[in-house]
Amino acid sequence: MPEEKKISMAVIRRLPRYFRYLHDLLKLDIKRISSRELSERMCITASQIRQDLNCFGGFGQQGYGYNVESLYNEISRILGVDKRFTCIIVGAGNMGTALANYENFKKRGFDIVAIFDVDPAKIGGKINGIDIYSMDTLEDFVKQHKVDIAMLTVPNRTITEVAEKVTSVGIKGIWNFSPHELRLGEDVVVENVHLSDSLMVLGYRLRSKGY
Amino acid sequence: MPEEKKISMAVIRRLPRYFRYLHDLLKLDIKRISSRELSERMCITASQIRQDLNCFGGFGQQGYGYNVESLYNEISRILGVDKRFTCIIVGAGNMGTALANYENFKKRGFDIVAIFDVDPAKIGGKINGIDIYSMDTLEDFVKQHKVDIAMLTVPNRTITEVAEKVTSVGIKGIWNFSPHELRLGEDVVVENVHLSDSLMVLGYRLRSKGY
DNA sequence: ACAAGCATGTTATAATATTAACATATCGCT
DNA sequence: AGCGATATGTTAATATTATAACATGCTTGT
Repeated sequence: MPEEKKISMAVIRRLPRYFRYLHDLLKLDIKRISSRELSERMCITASQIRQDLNCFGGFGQQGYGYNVESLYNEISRILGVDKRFTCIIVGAGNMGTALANYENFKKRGFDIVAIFDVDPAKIGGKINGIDIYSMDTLEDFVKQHKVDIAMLTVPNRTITEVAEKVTSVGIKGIWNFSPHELRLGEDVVVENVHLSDSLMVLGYRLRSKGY
Repeated sequence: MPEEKKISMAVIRRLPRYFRYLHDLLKLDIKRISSRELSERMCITASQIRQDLNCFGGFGQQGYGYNVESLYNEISRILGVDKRFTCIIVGAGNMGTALANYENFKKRGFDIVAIFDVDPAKIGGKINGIDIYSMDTLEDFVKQHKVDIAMLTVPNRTITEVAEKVTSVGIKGIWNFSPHELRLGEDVVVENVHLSDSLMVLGYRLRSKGY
């Protein structure tokens, strides 16, 4: 279900941030909030908040502001936090283990149902209660369980092969932890987490400040 | 040493990508490359490549293109890959452990010299040969070793406190793995890795494609 | 019930970022 | 050596993103 208009990526990437702040406001039992108040908390302009929210519809009320709870619900709906995604982890190394141990993903609708690896020493084991299977069984597994997202935490040299494998069996969402960009079909959605890039940018910014 | 002009963040965030592709080209023993060839490999426009590189100086030669090795060296210098940063990890949980086990950071100039935690069960132990110390000793440690970067992988509820702690002892670079934005002094450089945001965006994009 | 103030939704403007265009210099070949 | 092809660096144009301005309508207190 494509949202109303064409929403720019810049706006989409801010949505989780709105979600988080509204979540916090709810917890603080704050009932209403104006774009200006929110802008001070979030360190972005009130204009931008109003623009962003208006991409999806008029959630506010003039002279009043936004009702925190209903705005939270709207953002949740837009982000699809109510919907559930079935996920697998490919690569039971350090990062795969860390992801498998994160409890928060489930809260946000992401269920990790299996882990795959090639290491015989790991296959048959569990991480945080989730079974580790052989890569050879991936195709069969995906045929039996509808899998929405593959979280790829495999060694860099195998990422291309693994990405092609998981997409060939019909998985449409990839969370890519390798530094490489993936060239896959138009129908596949890839979200990258380039840790080393991020760290290098941090290094650059530090150096450019003279530290 | 601030680089020549004011370089936009958009450009800076692409630098590690150039670095990676050039590294690969070097390995493939490719001697020269034109912006058009590189643009095809990287899936960005040739114009953008020329614009980006020109922020830092004319590294190419008309009618020839760029010499891969010297361009690689230039990007390395700009990114400061030759410089070394001393890093600590705060939070010896899953993510902290994963980071401590990553060998690639050292190759890029980031030396992880200590891990800090509050859990007595972890203090005194090691991860990948790196000692885990009590948080209480952090201040003394930083006084004795110049620490450039703190990698914060602590539980969400303690992130603000920990961030204030590490900046109060003079650390200027923060690699923040918590979902919260940090409000710190102007002199502190914060680079965020918002994993859950990234995953939520992936979910949104999947849903908006109808999956 | 009414008026003053407030805050939205929206339109207009400004600032960034990306792409295209092009003039100039180098390469490579004959 | 000279000429066509090539590919840069740079300037111009376009597209995108962010900020500011403002008119409308709701709220709230008397």
